[in-house]
Amino acid sequence: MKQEAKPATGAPTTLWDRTRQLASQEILETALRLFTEQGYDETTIAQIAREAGVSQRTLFRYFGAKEDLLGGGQDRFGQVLMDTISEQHADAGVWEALRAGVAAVLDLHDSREQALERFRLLHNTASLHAGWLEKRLRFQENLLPLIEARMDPAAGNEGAKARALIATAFACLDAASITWVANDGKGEIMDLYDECVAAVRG
Amino acid sequence: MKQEAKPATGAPTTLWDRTRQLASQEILETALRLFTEQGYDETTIAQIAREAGVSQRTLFRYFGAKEDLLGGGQDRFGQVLMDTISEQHADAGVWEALRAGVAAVLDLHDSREQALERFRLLHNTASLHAGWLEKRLRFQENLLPLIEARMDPAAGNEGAKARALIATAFACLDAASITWVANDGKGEIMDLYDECVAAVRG
DNA sequence: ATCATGGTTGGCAGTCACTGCCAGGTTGGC
DNA sequence: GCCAACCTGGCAGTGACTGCCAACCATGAT
Repeated sequence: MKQEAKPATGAPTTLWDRTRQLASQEILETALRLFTEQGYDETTIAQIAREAGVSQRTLFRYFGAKEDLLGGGQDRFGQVLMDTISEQHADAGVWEALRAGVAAVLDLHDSREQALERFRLLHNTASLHAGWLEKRLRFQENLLPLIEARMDPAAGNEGAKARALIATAFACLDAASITWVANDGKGEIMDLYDECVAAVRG
Repeated sequence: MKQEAKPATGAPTTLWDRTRQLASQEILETALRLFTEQGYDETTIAQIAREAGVSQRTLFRYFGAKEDLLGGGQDRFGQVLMDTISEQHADAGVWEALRAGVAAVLDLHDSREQALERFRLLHNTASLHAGWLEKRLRFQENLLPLIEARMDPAAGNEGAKARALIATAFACLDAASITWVANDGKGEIMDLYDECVAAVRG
């Protein structure tokens, strides 16, 4: 997964940028390690900052909130989702477009193991899960016009229906990833996703 | 909505219970008032406690968390959902059962205005929304066996599919309530819900 | 090489939600 | 009236998060 090198590397990379990059990565890795070792709620910001060698203040400047420490590319996530869906053929159905978006997002993980670890953490920590869902709401809102444009404009309440469709896609992704984690990463998430979508639309 | 008096009132009502009831109601009303007046995030626990005439400590004993101050019957909500769904005829389909549950839950609000106010607050306050979603995750988990039992056991992955169906129902409720709030309470939420479900299953 | 500059960092104090603990006071059964 | 069960308020403490300020340092101009 993710064979692409970051294209921004070609841009005028100042030393500051590189330092930032380094620090950011260090923090992220430390956080993920501690989270998996001792759990999310049991890991304090102070501990992460200490072990990553930065101050709490700096940590909060890099990542605005504790939950941002999971899922490193929090904004990249939303961006990829948007881009992928808007790139779909105009005559592709709503479900195909959403499926493509989900697939692209899943592809963002560095490895199968990392994906499994993140999902495991996510689904086992209520507070984290809630925060994640909240972030997803923002994505859903952004996606709204994209999906609405692909819907049959005949009947009314496109807004509500588009929202429902988007949220349903995410719901299926959730169900799929939970099951995937429960099976310790056996099989493909996308297969589970497809099964879920089929069950809902059945 | 909610014509039923609480059946527990007949039980041996001690003075303590009555006092508790009173205090609880006072806190709840104060909280809802302040929330709507100045917003959820702008209202502190200290302020609610002060205006309700109790200590912070007591407030937290009544309601474990700030978000519990919205949606008075936080646990009643889940209970009603479970009860209603399990009361459905055994041969009722999954969608009918879920629909009955959603309808019952919506019926819990004291009035249309209260429902509108709560939904408005909920959808306009990110932090609140997150907490609400977290609570909902627990309901979904509780519902799982109930829904699983009503599904076709032929194919595999009932767990994933049941989860997807439940989450989809909630997603439709969300989409419906958001639209309802956006329309200032015009029309019926259940009609919107039905439209959303139809769009998803279409 | 030097210096001004602007982005960067760390520490400190403070806010807010929330919890454990302890000292009262009130209620209910006897 | 008395004791036990229960409730309340206050206090101190934790943990996430923010604003503020002084020190810092890569960078570009001189």
